[in-house]
Amino acid sequence: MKALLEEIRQRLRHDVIQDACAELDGASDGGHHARTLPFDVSLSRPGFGDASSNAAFLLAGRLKMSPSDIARAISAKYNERNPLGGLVVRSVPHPSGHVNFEADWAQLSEIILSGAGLDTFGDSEIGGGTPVTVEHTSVNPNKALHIGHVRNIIIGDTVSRILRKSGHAVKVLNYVDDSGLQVADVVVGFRHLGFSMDPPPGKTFAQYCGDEIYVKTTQRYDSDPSLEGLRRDTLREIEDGSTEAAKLAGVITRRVLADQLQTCWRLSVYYDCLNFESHIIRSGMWGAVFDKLKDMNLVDLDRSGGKNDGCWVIRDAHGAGAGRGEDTGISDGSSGSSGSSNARAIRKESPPEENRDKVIVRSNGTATYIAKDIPYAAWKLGLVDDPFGYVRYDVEQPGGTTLWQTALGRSDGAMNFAGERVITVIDSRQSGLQRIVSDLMGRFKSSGSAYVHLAYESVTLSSDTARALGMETDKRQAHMSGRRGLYVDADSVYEELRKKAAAETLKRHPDMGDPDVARISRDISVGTIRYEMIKQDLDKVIAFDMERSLSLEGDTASYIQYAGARASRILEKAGREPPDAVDFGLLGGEDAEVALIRAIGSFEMAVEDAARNLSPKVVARYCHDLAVSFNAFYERSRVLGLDDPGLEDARLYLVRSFRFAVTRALGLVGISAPDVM
RNA sequence: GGGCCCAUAGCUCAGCAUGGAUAGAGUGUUGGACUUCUAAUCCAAUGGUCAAGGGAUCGAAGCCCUUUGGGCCCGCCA
Repeated sequence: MKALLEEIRQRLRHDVIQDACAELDGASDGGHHARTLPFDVSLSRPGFGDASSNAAFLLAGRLKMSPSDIARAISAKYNERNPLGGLVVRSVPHPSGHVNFEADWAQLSEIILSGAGLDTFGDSEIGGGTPVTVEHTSVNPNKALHIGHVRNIIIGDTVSRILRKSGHAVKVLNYVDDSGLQVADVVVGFRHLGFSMDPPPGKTFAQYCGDEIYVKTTQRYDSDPSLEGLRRDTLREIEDGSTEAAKLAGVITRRVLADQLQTCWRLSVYYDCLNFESHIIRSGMWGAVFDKLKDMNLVDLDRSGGKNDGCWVIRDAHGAGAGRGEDTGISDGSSGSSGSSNARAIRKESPPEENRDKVIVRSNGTATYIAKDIPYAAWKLGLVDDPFGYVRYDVEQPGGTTLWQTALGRSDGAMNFAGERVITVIDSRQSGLQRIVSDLMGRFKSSGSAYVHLAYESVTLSSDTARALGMETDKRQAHMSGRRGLYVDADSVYEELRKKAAAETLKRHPDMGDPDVARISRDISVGTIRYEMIKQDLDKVIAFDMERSLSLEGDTASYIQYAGARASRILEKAGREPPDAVDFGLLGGEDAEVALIRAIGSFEMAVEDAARNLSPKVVARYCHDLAVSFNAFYERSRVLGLDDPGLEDARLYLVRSFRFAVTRALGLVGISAPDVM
C-alpha cells in the first residue's frame, strides 16, 4: 500500500498538478504550486476508492476556485498522463473535492501477498540503524510485580520491539534500585522484627517480601515512631556498601529480582542489561557529573538565607520557566551561559521563586533522589566515561539474548549500552522530575530531544476489584499502594487467566494432550495481558477490573489469535501449499477479499506510525483490524471445496499470507499466535 | 498558588499530531446465524448537542482562547 501511495504522490508532484493548474488558470504558476503544495495522499475510507488526495482543497485557496472543479481537472489530467502501467487504474474526482484513485488490484495483490511471506515483511528503515537505549521496569527489588508495573514493562518491551522493527539498534535496560529506602524497609523487617527468610508455601520470595515484610514493617513504623531512626541508619549502612546490612540487602534484592525476572520472562519480556544503583553510587559518576554541572553554571549554591540555604539547587526547575519554548533560546549556541544568568537575574526580582528551585545536594552534602538520575541519564546517552564492567547474569534468559549486568572491578567483556536516543519509560507522576533531567541532558548534548521520558498514566483498581481486596470505596477507582498491600499481583492475574484459557481450550478440544493445552493457554493468557496493557493510549488511566480482564471475547488478544487459528485450520485441511504463482486477478470478487489484502498491505505503515510516535497502541489496533478483515472474509468467502481450482488456489494463497501477517503483527507486540485454539 | 494530563454512545475506548466525504469499535440490551474451512465467530437493531462557550477558517470532534468537571505532580522523602 505504501508503494501505491508513493507512486501517486510522485506523479502528482511530477506533472499532474502543474498541468492541471495551467489548464484551469493559465496565469498561475503551476510549476510553483506543484513544488510547494503540501498535499497528502492517504488510504481512502471504504467506498471512496483506494487512495485519496487533498490536493484540490489546498489549491482552492490559491486558485480561488471550488475544490470540486479542481479535483475534476486533476483527475482528468492524471488519467491523461498515466493511461497505462503503474498501480493505479484510474483517478476519480469526488464532488466533495477529494481526488480518489483506484488501484490495480491484480498487481497490488501480488506485491502485497508475496511480500507477506518474507522475513522482512513490515520492516522499515526509518531508524537508519540509530542506537536507541530503552529503560523500563525499574521496580524496587523489595516486592513482586503488580499489575501497575506490568503496564510499564509491556509498554517498554513493545516499544523496543517496534523500534527494532523500524530499523533502530535497540538496547534494553532495567534499573535496579537495590539501595533505596524501600529495600531498607525489608532489611529492617528481616533483621529487627523477627521475620523468617523463608517464604510460606505457595508464595515466591518476592511476594513474601512485598505482601508480608514490607507491609508489616511499614505498619510498625506507624505504631512505633522510634523505629524511624533504625530505618535511617539502615539506609546509610546499605549505601555504605561494606556493612552487614548491605550484604543482607544484596541477598534480598538478588532473590527478589530473580522472581521479578521470572514474571517478566513469562510475559515474553527480555532485557540486555541490569543496572544496579549500588554500582552507580560507588562508581563515582555522580562527582564527575556534579563538577560538570557546576562548570556549566547549571547549579547554584543557595546563599539566600531561606529554606534552601547551603544547598546546591537547580534554579526555577518547576513551573512555567521549565517550558521547552524558553530552552531553545537559551541552549542555542555559545552565548548560553550569559543568556541563562540574565534570565536568572530577572527571575530573582519576583519574590517566591525559592520554591521553584530544586535541591539536588543537601546542606549536609548528600545527593537527593533526582541527583542519582542525572549521572545515570548521562551514562545512558554515552556522555560520561563508562565506569562499569559487565558480567553475564547468573540465570540464562529465555528468548535468545544474553542478559548482562553491571559490575565494578570485573568484566566478562566490553559492552556498550549507550544510545544516541534514550527512552525512559516511567509513569506520568514523575513527569516533573523527568522534565528536569531531560532539560539538563539537552544542555549536555546539544540535541534537545535525545532524552525522552515516555510517560504513561497509572493503573488503578476498579471499585469492585478494590472491594474484593478489602478496601471500601465510594469512588469509581482506587490507587494501588504497596505500603498498604492494596494491589493486584501480576503472577496471580496470569494464573487466573491461564486457568480460564485452559478450561476454554479443553471445552473445544476434550482429547487434547496436556502439553498442547499448556502451550495454548500460555499464549492466550500472555497475549491477553499484553494486549490489555497496550490497546489504549498511554495517557488514559486504566481502571483494572479482575472480572473484566478475564474476558476472552471482543477486542482482546484471543479474538486476533482466533482468527489466526482459523486460517491455520484452512491451511491444514487443504493439505497442500498454494502454488507459487496464482491468478491474483481472481481475488476481488468479494469486497472482503480486497479489504483483507489492503489490511495485510498496511503493516509497514502501521510500524512506521507506531515507531514515530512511540505508540504501541497503533500496532495493537492494526492487529485487531487485520483480524476483523479476516473474519469478514472467512464468513463470506469459502476457500476449500470450490469447483474453481484457480480461485481456490488464489484464496488459499491469501489465507497463507494472512497467517504470516498476523503472526508477524502479533509478534511485534510480543504475542504468539497458536495454530489451534 | 503553579505545572502536566483527561473529557466522544449506558460503560470502556479509537479518530485529534498533518482540519475536508456518512464520527467508528468493543461491551451492554434485543433479535437472528453452527448437518458447512472451529460460534473464543458473524449479521441486524439499539445507542452520539464529540463537556460548555467563544474565535480564526470556504469547512472543526480535531486548531486558538476562556470556563466547568475529574486525575496526577509541586519536601534538604525515595
